[in-house]
Amino acid sequence: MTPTIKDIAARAGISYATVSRALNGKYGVSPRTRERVAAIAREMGYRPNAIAQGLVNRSTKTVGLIIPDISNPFFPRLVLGVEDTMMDAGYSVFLCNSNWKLEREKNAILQLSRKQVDGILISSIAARAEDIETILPPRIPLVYLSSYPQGTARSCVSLDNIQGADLAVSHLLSRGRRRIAFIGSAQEPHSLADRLAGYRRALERAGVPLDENLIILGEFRQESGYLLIRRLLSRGILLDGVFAENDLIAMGAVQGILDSGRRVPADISVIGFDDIPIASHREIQLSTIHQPKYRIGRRAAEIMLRLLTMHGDSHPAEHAALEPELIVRRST
Amino acid sequence: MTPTIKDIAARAGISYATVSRALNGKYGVSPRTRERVAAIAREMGYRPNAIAQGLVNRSTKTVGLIIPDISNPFFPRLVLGVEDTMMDAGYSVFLCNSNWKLEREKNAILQLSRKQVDGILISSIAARAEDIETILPPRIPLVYLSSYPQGTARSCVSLDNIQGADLAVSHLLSRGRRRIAFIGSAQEPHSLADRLAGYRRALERAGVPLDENLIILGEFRQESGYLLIRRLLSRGILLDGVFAENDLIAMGAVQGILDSGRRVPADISVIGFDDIPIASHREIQLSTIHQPKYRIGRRAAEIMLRLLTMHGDSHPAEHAALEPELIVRRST
DNA sequence: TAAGATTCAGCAAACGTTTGCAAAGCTCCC
DNA sequence: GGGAGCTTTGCAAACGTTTGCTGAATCTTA
Repeated sequence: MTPTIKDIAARAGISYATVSRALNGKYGVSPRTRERVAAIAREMGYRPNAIAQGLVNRSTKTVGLIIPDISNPFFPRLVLGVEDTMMDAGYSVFLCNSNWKLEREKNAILQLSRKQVDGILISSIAARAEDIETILPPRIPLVYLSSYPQGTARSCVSLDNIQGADLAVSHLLSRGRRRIAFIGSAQEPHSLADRLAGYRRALERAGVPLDENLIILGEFRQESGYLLIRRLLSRGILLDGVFAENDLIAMGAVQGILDSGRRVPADISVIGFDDIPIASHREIQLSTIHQPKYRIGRRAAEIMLRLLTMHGDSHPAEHAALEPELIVRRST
Repeated sequence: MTPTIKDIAARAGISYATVSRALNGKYGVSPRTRERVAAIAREMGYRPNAIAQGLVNRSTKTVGLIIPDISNPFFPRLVLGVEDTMMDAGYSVFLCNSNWKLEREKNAILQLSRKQVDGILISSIAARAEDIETILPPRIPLVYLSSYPQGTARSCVSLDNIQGADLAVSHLLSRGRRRIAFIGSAQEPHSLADRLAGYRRALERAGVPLDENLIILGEFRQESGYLLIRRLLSRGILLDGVFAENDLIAMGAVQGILDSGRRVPADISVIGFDDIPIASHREIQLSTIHQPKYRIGRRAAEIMLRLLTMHGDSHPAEHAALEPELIVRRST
């Protein structure tokens, strides 16, 4: 078996309480024993049992991170930002994929709370805060990142989605586009609402009438963008611009437009959202709204660490809205 | 605080041992008390403390997954395959990024073993098995996936890299190419060795002489592929084909070739390895060797589960080598 | 040198479970 | 009515730590 604190104590001929204090640099151990204990521990290859420590300390140095789908190109860098930051602070992170399902989000929270994580970071698709916050154990910190339910009082880190959408649509308008379609997904109710709001705001400010026929919803996948745009075009609906809720949809839309015999951007300009790695590829060159994914992850982790260290006393929720950035490429 | 088994016992007026047995469906509890306990537990919102359970059961229902970099497009689906499978079996997974550094791999193993994970899955860049297996706690299962050190006696799941490389190079040869460069990375010593071996084998079988000048190494990044191929071409070295150790390098190489005024595939054919999502994109269309990433992850997790259930008695290492598949696209 | 102060070490309880063993309660039969 | 045999329950130890309290030993000071 792996050696425990008691084995060390036996070998050193002292009580295991003293070993614990020596190893943890606690007050009340002579330098001599301290060194002796350290030497023996090293020699025996002692590794503290974090489970036992977690039980008595009521803290596991562990957090949960729940995202919809790690194989979606938006999330990896987000996850990396969280993992790097938490790891530097001595925490481990449980990764959970919810596959865009509320049920699985809830289930993940349940599992994580059983595992006594110290905190939970979640990119939630829930529409209402109660959906997920009611099943959360009492005093455990929660930080939303990138996507969060309406009306939560918890900390959030995300992009200013309204502003981002406004930026995107304004850009299309500045290119002389007037019939601008919005292609989105109902999978993330809150980001949909915000980006739609930004879309409306930009049109309104420019005095361009809103045509509800130009707003269509599917899923956050490339195929969805392709199918939706083709359906729109085949109905003979006029349009000269597309604002897609994310880059995958945008890329699908570009394909659909090309396949229908129209040109991008000459006939129809397309702009996406997220700036996933492929968007910048030389052969793709999709205009988009950049999201600093790594920074969002890091920032969320930093807030979590703050909540964790001031354990318990008053949680002043922090709502960080990072600035969106317009990236103009070939597709507009 | 969250209710414990003792709170339930107090409320039900019985000993907490009985509560434990009732909740776990253990033999020796009357149906009446069993139901009463279940009802009270539900009402109080009881959640078993997995830390306490872990301490006494000496099993945490937790595994660690160590990979080089989640933001590298090769890994997300691998991770998803592992996570899905482990989660279905009731396990949680700690994700650790090693950033291609052996030091960080070792450190991750240390952290994970302190956290008492039941097993570790790792995509290791270590060259020698001792590098990582010596710091592993005694009886804990280890499964390598996708990449593993030379000469390990542990279970591995990976592609047959020699065969894959052979397939790729043979394909170039079948296209009439004779001066085929190999562009790789020293970051994963074992996969480099195997793919280089496949490269040599294919050339030899075809009777094409090997030119060491055509073998160059950098990193697993697109920029690396770009720079290396440009350097090669600027030296005036003749070539009509490129086999890149992965798709990122291949994509960089394609750009480099185009920028040097040559055509792909007319002047130089390029084939990659991995079949990352972007490779199949209509504007990229990179020929490559397909790796079933999700399946590799799932398979590795399945092997882990098997090792976990037959806890301890004889570990018959299982070496699963999945079949590579040639995907021909525009770049050849 | 004696009393007080200080340093160092050990005992034992606690964290929330599981589980072997023993005791209590019940049923059933002669 | 008195065991025998079974079912149901409780007691207490154990998992590997941390830590408050207490006691012993050493040091300081007058």
